[in-house]
Amino acid sequence: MNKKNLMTLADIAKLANVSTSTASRALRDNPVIKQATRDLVQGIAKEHNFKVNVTASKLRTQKTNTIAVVVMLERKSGQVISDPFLMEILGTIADELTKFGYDMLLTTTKTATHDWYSYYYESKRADGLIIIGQGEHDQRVESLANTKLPFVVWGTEIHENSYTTIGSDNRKGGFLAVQHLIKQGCKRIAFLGDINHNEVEQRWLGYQDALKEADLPIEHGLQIKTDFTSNDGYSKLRDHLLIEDQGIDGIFAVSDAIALGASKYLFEQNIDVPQKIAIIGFDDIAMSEFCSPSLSTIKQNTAAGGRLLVKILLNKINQQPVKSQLLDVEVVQRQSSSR
Amino acid sequence: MNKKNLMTLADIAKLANVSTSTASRALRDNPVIKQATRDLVQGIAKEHNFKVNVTASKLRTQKTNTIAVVVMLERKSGQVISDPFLMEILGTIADELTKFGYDMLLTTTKTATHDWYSYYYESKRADGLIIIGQGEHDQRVESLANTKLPFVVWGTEIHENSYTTIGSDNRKGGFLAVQHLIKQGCKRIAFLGDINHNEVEQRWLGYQDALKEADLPIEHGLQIKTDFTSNDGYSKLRDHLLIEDQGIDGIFAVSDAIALGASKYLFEQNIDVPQKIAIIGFDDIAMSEFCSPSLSTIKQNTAAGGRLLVKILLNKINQQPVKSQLLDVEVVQRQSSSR
DNA sequence: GATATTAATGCAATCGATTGCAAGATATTT
DNA sequence: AAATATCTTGCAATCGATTGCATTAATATC
Repeated sequence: MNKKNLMTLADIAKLANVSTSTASRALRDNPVIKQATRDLVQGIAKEHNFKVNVTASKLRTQKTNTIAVVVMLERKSGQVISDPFLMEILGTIADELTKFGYDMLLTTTKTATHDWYSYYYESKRADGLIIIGQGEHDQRVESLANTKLPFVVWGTEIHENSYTTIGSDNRKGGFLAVQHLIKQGCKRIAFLGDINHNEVEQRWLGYQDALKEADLPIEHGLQIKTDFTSNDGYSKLRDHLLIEDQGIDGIFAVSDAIALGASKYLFEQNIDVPQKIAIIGFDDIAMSEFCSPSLSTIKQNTAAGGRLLVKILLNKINQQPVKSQLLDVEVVQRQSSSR
Repeated sequence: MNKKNLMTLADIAKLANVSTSTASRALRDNPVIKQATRDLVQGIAKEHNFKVNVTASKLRTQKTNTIAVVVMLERKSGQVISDPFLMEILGTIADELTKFGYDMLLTTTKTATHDWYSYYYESKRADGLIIIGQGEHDQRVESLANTKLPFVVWGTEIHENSYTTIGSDNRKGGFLAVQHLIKQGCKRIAFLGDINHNEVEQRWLGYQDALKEADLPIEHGLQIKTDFTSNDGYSKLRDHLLIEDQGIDGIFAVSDAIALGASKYLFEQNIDVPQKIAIIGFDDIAMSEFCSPSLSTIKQNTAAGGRLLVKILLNKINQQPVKSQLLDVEVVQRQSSSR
């Protein structure tokens, strides 16, 4: 027993009258050790509630069995942070890592160091990295590509071969959303979102795909740069609907939060949703079902995303070949777009 | 250099022509080492981008500089997880820990082990534990009180001296909410929430405080057991408003999610909010401002909570005396309760 | 200039578990 | 029964940094 009263492997070995090597092997069920001995050692360990000191183990084995997850949210404070999708994907990742015997280290980019390679890998804090929300093009992520750090990114594939990305099929999502609005009879559909954001850019491409398919003109004036907040959804719609154009009959907002902000404005203006203007969002947050009118949206498969991120990363760590993947999305139709 | 090409302290020492002990001390700016030597060693370290192997360091110093955060969310799947408050408090905790040089280990209770003392403390994974959302009385938390593991809990103080708790002043929150409704002229106020949940119980007490203060009768029939979901807010209101009573003129829902569900039902029934029934929620989630009518609520100071959790825990780890604390809350008045 | 202080540095043990290799114990073969 | 093959176990080195104590170098004191 050491100072702190915690059992050590040597204590267990002594109690079992074996060497520490035997004890170590016995505890991990190494078949080279006689079954009886294994039982004995394991029994004593359990009896004394012995737990291996993972720090010592990490040092010796040179594996941390830990994955760091970086959540990128330094953007104009408090926006992304309230995104319920984030919590859900984090939860899934945490559970999935646990399942594989890994611990999860969490950081946001707000205060943390920016040299992830040094901090996590060189310092031996983690075996790999998951980056959530690559947002706009980011130098820190780019530069990781040249290091030995195994990592995967949630987001959109940018440069073909530079790193591995897992994300929703945003282009298809945009396509489905707009196709749906068109089916409901919409002809002039506004796009609310900031296409500097990689994922939004894909949704914007999907928007165009759908218009083209329906032989509708693409008017760039209908693409309104909007932050990921209800607030901005509200005010951008106010400014643009009044000044530029009264002929809009549909809105595709790149997040439910934006859509709800927009809805509020329409409600205040007594503009009928969905009859005069139909709306569809993106994400399917919990609230969408419970506002009035309830909000149609594009649903991402967050749980599958979390699981895939972990799987791909662990494969990578084990030197197996991996490639970027897109997750399917689907339309959830509710009142806001049902004419 | 070891196999993996990573510099080790010994390499740096050799390059600087000093012993590893001197190198070690020099790197940490130990004043016992001559300034010139310190500069030399630090320079060489920087030049070669050397990073101390934290695993080795942890083993030798017996400090992990890591805090584990357990998010309790095994409740009927997917409810608490979407609570935006969770993500916000996690973000704050992460940043705050970073600021103090600690890493943060995150787990949910879904798949993880339940013997936190063994897993985190005995195994030397973390120096302390933060538990978020104690929810209903929980045996796992109780039993930690008898261990040497330093920990703090976000929630409600239950047993005076058994462990340290940080949380919003839920009783005051309930009081303020109901007092506010009364000021708006409400006389029969329904309570939507499950008082088996510790924090909700406090809100329920606050509810009673306010009624008493106004000399209004406390009708236990108006306390409707409701889960933390919009869904349940919707259906419980439906079932109870119809069958039991038509005289309700106010609703205090213990979360905004519940309140939004309730609102939806009232909207569908063409019941005027706030004129016929005024509503107030709890949490101030982002959506509350953007539904129609916008939702009045009680706002928690999540950021302060996160900071306090970290501060108290670190104090505890450093053997300083600490005590449980309540955070102030405030009413945010919006349309749903403005007559 | 010899001795007493003080400042800098290095030696070697230590943290606790893991593992290659050797040795001892047991079983099998001839 | 001797020789060989097969099981089990233990020895001792190792992972990389930290630290108590001893030692050497530099400075001060008489």
